[in-house]
Amino acid sequence: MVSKLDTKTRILDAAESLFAEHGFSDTSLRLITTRASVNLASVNYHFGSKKELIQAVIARHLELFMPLLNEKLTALCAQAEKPSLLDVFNSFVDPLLALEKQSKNGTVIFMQLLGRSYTDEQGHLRWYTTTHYGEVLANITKALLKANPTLSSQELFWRLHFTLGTAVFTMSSSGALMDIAKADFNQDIDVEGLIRKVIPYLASGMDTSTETTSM
Amino acid sequence: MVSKLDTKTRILDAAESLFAEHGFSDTSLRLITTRASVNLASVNYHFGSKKELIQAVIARHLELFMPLLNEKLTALCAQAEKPSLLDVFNSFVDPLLALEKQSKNGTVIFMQLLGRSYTDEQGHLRWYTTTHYGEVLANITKALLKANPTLSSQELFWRLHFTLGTAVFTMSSSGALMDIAKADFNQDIDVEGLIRKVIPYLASGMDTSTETTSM
DNA sequence: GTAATTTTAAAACGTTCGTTTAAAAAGGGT
DNA sequence: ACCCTTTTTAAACGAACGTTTTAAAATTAC
Repeated sequence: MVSKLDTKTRILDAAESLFAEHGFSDTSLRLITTRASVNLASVNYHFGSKKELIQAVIARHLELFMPLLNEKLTALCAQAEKPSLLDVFNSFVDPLLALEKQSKNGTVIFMQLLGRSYTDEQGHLRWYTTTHYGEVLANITKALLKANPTLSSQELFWRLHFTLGTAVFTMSSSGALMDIAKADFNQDIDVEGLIRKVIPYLASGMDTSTETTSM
Repeated sequence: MVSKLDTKTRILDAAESLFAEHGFSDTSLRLITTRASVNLASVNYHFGSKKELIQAVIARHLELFMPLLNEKLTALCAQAEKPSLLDVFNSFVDPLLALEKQSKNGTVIFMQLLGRSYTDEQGHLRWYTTTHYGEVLANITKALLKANPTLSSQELFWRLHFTLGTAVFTMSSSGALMDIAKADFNQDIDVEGLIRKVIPYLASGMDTSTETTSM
């Protein structure tokens, strides 16, 4: 059933890094199978099509990330005392870093895939995520509302997507950002450092005073 | 010198909307020239190559946007009283809406192109922007520093990119976001409304208290 | 009006893409 | 050893891509 080192896994490993680096369309199956040292046809054999391969790559990350995040969030929601917004966003750190363990640059790749999925096609990934991990998404809003009960569901909706945008863009271009930071003011920072740097920004944005936001 | 309705302009108009909708790689020259009702070969004749067409599309938006923004920023920097961060970010509204006048969904297209350019290739667009509009970029930081003199140049750097991420992602997926808002809680919002909604978030993020941000 | 230049047009170029086919190889069960 | 299933392999498929070529049409200059 399982060979020495799964062809399927080798394809997934090669595909995810190439997808993150060049995007879905600009990554050919020939490039993937060459890096994975497998036959070209094996992608269609094991996954059916390129589109299904893309889904599988994303799903593998979600399957690791979402349960870990859910664990943190439910713990936060269960505790008696009211968490801060920083507490809520800090819940994302460990699950994100777990992706780093699964594969080199896993965190960045995950966020890049998330961003590309959100932009490339119509609401395809959104549908997948909400149907498979609706409970986790609900716990995100639940934890945020516990931290800031004054938020209306509408404001929460918008700020959640603003948050997503910041996180996706920051992590997607993390390589470039870290290079520039190094060149411009000799600042060394790694992925975890970048995550911890963006979190206070996210918490502050989520806590925007509503008096100036009409509608 | 100039015909009834420039072939070049027709190509640019068709290309920019298709690029924003499907991305650079997923938009073929045949699709562009068909929509523009021009001959396939005219792209190579007028622009040389697809890559140069992409540059031309982006350049056309920057040429309209940047001078307008610069005007607002210099006015803000020239005035005696200290502006708020909201004032600074509000300076972007009119220049962005001017893009909307130039072409249908111009604002969204501009931001989508900005995001794609930032993600797709190596720092290619960043180099183009900094060399052609370095003065404007300098005025952005100048205005922000005037509004919040406590910001270190390093913190400003990071938060500026967080801001860019929020703006790019929000406007890039504005179509989807507006659809969801309509479906989930029957909220009608247009591009200008979305811009005005994100600005307080950006100002709040830029104003994050530094005490919790290490490094 | 004619010649020179610019622009448009149709067709074909060679390449690369995702996918399919058909046969060989490997693995497992009895 | 044998058969049956799973997996791998090499080769080819048709389609779509960016680009180039060549000639016709339109525009400009004199």
